[in-house]
Amino acid sequence: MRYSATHKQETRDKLIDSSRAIAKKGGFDSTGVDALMSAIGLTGGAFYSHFGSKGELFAALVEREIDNSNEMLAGGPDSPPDHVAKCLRSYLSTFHVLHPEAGCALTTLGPEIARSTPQVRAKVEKSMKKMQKNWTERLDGDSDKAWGLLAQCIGAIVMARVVESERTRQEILASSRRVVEKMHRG
Amino acid sequence: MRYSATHKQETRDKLIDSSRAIAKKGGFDSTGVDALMSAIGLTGGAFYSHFGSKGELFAALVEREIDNSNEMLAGGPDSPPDHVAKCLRSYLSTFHVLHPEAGCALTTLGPEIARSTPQVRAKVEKSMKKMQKNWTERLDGDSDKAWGLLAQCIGAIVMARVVESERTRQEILASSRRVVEKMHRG
DNA sequence: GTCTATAGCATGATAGAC
DNA sequence: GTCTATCATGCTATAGAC
Repeated sequence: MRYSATHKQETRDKLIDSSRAIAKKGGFDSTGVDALMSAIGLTGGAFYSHFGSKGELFAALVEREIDNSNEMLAGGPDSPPDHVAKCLRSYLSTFHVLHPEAGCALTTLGPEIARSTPQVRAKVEKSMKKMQKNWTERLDGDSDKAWGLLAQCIGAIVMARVVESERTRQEILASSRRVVEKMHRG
Repeated sequence: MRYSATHKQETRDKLIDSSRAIAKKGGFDSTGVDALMSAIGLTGGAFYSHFGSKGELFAALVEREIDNSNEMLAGGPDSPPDHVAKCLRSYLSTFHVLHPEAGCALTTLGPEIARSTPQVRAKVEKSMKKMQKNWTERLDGDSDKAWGLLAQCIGAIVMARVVESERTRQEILASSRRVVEKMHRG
């Protein structure tokens, strides 16, 4: 064959990673297969050598997205004691608000995931519960606080992105940072 | 003319209200003009007697959506002292999670609003600031708490909708209710 | 104001050449 | 595995009859 043994897997990986960013920035439904493929230098026809349908890509994309989030937010056993605090700060950053393509999928694809298949939602749920349990341990067993901090962060980013002025954006972020700090300590 | 003087305004109103629910349930971009019109018993061609483009409907729809939210959440001067507490409870309800078409637009159209025009975002911002100021007054001037409660609520609904099991949905809602109660009092 | 018909384009998906 | 070509359908928007 004209292609190396690992070529297919590499192309698939590139497609998923590229599509993750594109979907988070412009929406998944709103983006065509041609656009997703041309973003990695291929044409639309080649898509179906990798996925049976556009929906299958969405499932793969969300799965990688949550794996990535878990890695970033849950952290390993060697994480510093202020791991949660560091996560909260970087999550509630201006950079995160201005770069949805590099950020948390729940703030951009949340509604599309909610409309997706039970299989997709089941994987998201599993990942979120893992996240929440990990944080609960780091928060002296306070499971409400773990869910609460996650909700606080997600809501703040959604709000900060729907407003127009930079001033209000910063106001929302600053308030939310103070609120999570208070929640985190109290 | 064959139509009454108020007919156009009535049709426009019906279209906006019908489209609000449809967009919140299935997404605005994902829904065609034909579907929006046939939902009120008309054909697609008639759409352009009311709006110059699909985007103009989105702007009108979001504007009514935020007017509605302000009316529900801000309340008037004759609202009871536990107005905020009542709002939080009804917002963080199972009904809200299961009926996006009747709920808060930020939890469903947030990402689409974020990608929309500056004009749309400016109106959303104005409405949110009004909301937040109103709640700040009801919360003894604590503006952080007002922003924080809003973020907490929005994030909790988004999270509750992306999970599959009813158990986890209830767990998220219950935790969030306890968190906002603690925030509200503390 | 609403209808049907249609332009013009984009979409998701398939077929066959290489 | 990727290409081009294509099918069938969907879309936004317009034109003209009523």
